[in-house]
Amino acid sequence: MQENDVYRNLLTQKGLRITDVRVKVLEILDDAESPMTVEDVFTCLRNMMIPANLSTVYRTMDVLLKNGLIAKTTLLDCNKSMYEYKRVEHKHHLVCIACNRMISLEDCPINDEYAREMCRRQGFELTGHKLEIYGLCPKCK
Amino acid sequence: MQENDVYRNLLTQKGLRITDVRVKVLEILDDAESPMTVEDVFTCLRNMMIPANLSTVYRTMDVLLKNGLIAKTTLLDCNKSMYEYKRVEHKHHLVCIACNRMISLEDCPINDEYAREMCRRQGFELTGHKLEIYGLCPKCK
DNA sequence: GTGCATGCAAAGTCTTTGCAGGATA
DNA sequence: TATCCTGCAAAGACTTTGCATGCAC
Repeated sequence: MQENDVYRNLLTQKGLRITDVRVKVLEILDDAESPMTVEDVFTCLRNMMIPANLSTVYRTMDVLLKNGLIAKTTLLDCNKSMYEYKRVEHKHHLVCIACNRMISLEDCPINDEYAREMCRRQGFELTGHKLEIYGLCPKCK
Repeated sequence: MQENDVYRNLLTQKGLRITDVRVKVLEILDDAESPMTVEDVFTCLRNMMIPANLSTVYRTMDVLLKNGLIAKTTLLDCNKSMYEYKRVEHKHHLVCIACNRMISLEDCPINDEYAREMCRRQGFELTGHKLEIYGLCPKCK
């Protein structure tokens, strides 16, 4: 149960109660290679014998998101929200325009100076950024 | 009617029929300073005395999008689709995380080499990219 | 005149909410 | 025990679709 403790601690640190659903959702998203939809997580929970209600999953995502434990993304050709475990401040993806497969990118080519300059010009206070690179994945080429 | 001719020509070039709604939607999006929701465009049409049905506006967006005349975006904290006139191949935005105000950016800090390299590693064929910079706008600071 | 575009209404999908019962601290 | 979490069902928001009518070419 060593890994579970990580998620339990995260929840405790944020002043959130520890429940099976929350711990498992964090675990699922942490293990995922790319962002997941609420439906994906819901199905995953079922398979792990933790049959949570769909609305509970939505509420869980909301709580984890508001507490900064996960991140939210939306794809161009898909109106669903996607969530992923928050490892770093921001995250970038490679997205297949045909099948919507997403691959997370580790690198970040955006230097803060550029973002800061854009914000300065418009009087914005910089908080973050998101980059998506689109293409056709090997299967869809 | 000189400007309208631009939109009429665009439609004709794509083999699409010219209708009041299509021409006006292109004009509205072209005049807009930032991406608009379907609802925004719908209201705008009403004000211009071209009372189209909401579903017609959705269908119009779809046709214009599929023919590459407009571009689609989705914001992080808003599940609505946003559309804008397609002036260039890709588009970047400054987004206020509080009020969702969007400002289009002209510059592009992403060099194709970076995007191409990321694609090469994963076997993707590059088609484009999207960058959003998040912050707090002057009114929301 | 033919084929595509539109209006209208209905349905579909994703997400949110109210309330009562149950679990956590 | 008090508070927060969950399940269930209903509603809400955004979007899509079927069909008959109307318009562009």
